[in-house]
Amino acid sequence: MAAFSGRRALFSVCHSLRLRQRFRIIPLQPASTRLTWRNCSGSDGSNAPKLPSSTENESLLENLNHLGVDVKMARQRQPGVLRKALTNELAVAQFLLGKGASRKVIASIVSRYPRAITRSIAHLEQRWQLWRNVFNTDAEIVSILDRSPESFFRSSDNENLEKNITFLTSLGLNSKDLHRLLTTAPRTFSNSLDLNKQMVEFLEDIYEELGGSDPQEFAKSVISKNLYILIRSTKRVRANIENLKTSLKLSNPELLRLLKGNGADILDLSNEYLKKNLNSLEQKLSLLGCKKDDLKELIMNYPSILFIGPSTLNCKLDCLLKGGITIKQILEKPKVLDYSTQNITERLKELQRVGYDFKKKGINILDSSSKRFAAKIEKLSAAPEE
DNA sequence: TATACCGGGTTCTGCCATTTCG
DNA sequence: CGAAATGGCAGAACCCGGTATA
Repeated sequence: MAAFSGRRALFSVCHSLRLRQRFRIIPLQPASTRLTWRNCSGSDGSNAPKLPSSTENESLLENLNHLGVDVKMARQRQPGVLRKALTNELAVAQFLLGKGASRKVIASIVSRYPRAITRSIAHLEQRWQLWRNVFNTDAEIVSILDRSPESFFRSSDNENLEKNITFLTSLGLNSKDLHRLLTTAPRTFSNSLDLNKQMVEFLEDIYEELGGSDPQEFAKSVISKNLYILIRSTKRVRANIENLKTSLKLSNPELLRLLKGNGADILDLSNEYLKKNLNSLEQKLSLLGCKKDDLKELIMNYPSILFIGPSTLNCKLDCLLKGGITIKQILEKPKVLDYSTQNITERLKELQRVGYDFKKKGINILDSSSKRFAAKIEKLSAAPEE
C-alpha cells in the first residue's frame, strides 16, 4: 500500500507540466520558484523541487477514480487535498473496507470529505478505537461515517477526542447518554475540549444566576434533553434564553423551570427563527382574543410549540378551530399540536362522522397514537351515542 | 378498563469563515 | 503562503405507548 503510494507520487510529478497546461493557472509567484520538477529522480534530497502548488496530483486522481470517488465533488470541497504529493487513499480505503464499509460508502466518504485520505492508518486505528469505547460495533461507526464523514475526520487530534470523552463522562453522562450523543451529534466529539467546556460552563453560570443549586446536574440534564446543545454556539443559546426571558417576562424560577424541562430543546433554534415564531404566535393568540399570560402559560407548558413555523402552526390552529374546538381547549391541551396538520384534519373528519362532542369529552382524543385512535373510533362507530 | 399524563424515540449535515499550523 | 483545523450557521415536528388513576 505504502509502496504504491510512493510510486504514485513519483509518477505524478512527471506529469506536472502537462497538467499545468491543462488546468488554467497563472503562477502568483515568479515562475522560477514554482515551475520546477520534483522527484523525477526519485530522490528525496533537500533540493527536491516542489510540485507546482496549483497542479493536481494525477495519480492520486487516478486512484480516486478507481475508488469510485466523485472527484469533481472532492475538488469543490477541498481542492488542496488533490494537490498533495503524499496521501493515503488506498490504505484508508483498505482500512474502512476492513471495518465493514462498502466500496460505495467509502467512495461517498472520500467524495464528501477528501481530507480523510490524508490520515495515517495508525491514527485512524486509534481514533476508531476511541469511538469504539462508545459504540458497540464497527457497523454503527460506519453508518455515522456514511452519514457525516466530516464528524469523524475533521479533526486529527485524538488526544482531544479522548479528553472530550473523559470530560463528558465527568459530567455524569453515562455510557448510554454518550452513545446517544455520539450517534445523534457526532460533531460534539470533534469540538475542541475547550469549546465543549465553554458551553457547559455557560450553562452552569446561567443556572447559578437564576438561583439554581446544582449547576452540574443542570448542565447534564440540558445536554441529555438536547443532544445538539454542544454543537451550538454559546452566543446563540444565550440570545435565545434572553429573548425568551424578556419576551415572556419570565421570572428566574420560571425560566429555570422552562430550561430544566422541555424548554432545553428550543435553545438551539436559530435566533431569528425563534423570534419569528414567538412573534407570530403572539400575534395569532392576540387575534384570537388571548391574553399575554396565555402566551406565557402555553410556552411554559409546551415549549416545542416554538419549533413549529408560523404557516404550519397557524394552519393547525385554524384547522382545529374550524373543527369546532375552542382556543381555550387548545391552550389547556397544547399537545394536540404535536400532530401533523394532515393527521389532525383526518381525525377531525372521523370524529365528526361519529358525532364526537368536544365540549363534553374534551380534545385529548386527538393526542393519542393512531392505534388507540382507531380503536376508539371503532368503538364509537359501533355504539354512537355515549 | 379507558383515559390522562408523561416521557421517550426519531434526528443533524454540509457548507462557509476564521484562525492556526507547518 | 497554502492547507489544516476549528467554529459557526441555516433548516425546522411528529408520533408512540407505559403506567398511574379515575
